[in-house]
Amino acid sequence: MVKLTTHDRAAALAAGLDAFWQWGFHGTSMKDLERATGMHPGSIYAAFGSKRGFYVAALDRYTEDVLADLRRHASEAASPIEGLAGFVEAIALDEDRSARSCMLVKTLLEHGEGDEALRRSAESGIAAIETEIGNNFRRAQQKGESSASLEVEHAARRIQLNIMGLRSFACRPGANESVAVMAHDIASEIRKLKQVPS
Amino acid sequence: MVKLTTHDRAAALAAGLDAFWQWGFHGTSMKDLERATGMHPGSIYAAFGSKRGFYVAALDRYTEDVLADLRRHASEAASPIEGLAGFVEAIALDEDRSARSCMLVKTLLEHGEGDEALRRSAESGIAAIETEIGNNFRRAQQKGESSASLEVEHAARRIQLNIMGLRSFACRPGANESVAVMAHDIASEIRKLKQVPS
DNA sequence: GGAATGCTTGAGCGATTGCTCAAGATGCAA
DNA sequence: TTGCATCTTGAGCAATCGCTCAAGCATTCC
Repeated sequence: MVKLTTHDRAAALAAGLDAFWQWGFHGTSMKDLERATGMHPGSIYAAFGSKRGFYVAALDRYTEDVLADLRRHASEAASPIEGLAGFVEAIALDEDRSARSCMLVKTLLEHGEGDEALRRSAESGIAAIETEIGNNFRRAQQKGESSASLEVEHAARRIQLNIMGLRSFACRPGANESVAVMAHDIASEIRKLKQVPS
Repeated sequence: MVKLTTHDRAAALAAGLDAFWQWGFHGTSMKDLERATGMHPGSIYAAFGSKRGFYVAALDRYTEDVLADLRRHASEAASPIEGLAGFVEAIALDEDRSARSCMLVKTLLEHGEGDEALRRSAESGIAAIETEIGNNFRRAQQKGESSASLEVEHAARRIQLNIMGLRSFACRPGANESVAVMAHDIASEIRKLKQVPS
């Protein structure tokens, strides 16, 4: 395994992720990846082992990006629940990535049956994000923002499902206006979890 | 274009849909389709024009199946709203198709950028389903089951987003138990649209 | 039976796929 | 400068891709 400088490897992963995101795993050829990264086939194989290895590395990077984004919203918002609501609302604003689904869902759907390893890789990313969403609810409970009786795992899964739906919905040609409405809907449903039942 | 008997064509479409559903458009080769349909390459091309033509025909068939399923639930249920709720709950019970996403979303995500024609084909299917969901709400309004002030298009879109999320969620390896919970959640949210605000 | 018609068949086309590896370029120590 | 080790390069491999079409076949009419 060639030791690329950190910068080179990160740049290659970003370019590769971009390509896979646009065209999917099967739809992206090695030629496409060479063009996207500016690397030669030998270098790609030295760095990532195989096309699939490249995909998995790019997918892991995507998961880390999402987690970082989630944590950033949590730390900048007025409260944990507001952090989650803001995270969802931001999806509709993200110009670059509108018409771009969640890479993890995309992976899951493209390899619906068959490539078990890739599916598990996607599943572990989804689970990590679900845990991070759950952490926000736990923090909300500690601060008294949410009821102690809130079922954290259940709520986190429900939010995750909404985000999956929203990001898929955003891929619909010409759905821009309604994506913003849907994002706002989901955000206000999240904010309803603020109230503490008596 | 060869005129297959109605039965042959329907059987070929069902087999092709099954293959595309499992492996996606790029992941399914003509060899796979020959094996799945029992047809020879020449016959497939005579009947459907091209691999993409076959895919589009299979996708149309999928849309019709979903619409028929939706109408069946509507006609068998006690009320329009109950019909929608039952439709959603049935997704979690569908053994054969658990771990199978919505084909329309799958198409949209696989061809995120690039194949404009295929995306529009998926979009028109999604729009048709959205309209059919809206029809249920309109019928609910006529019967006094839902408030006349209910924003039908908005509600239909929201349900559609939930279904997209649910079906994607169902692809997660080993998510069977929580899919049922999520489906029940969504169904009870639909039932909340029964109450008429004073 | 013979001729005409149209369906079925599958070998195989040129292009492209993921991937390899010998040869050249480069960096460093002596 | 020389010798060695490492990194980079891209032509090209075997396999597979989507697709074609001439030849074989069955059926139908005279």
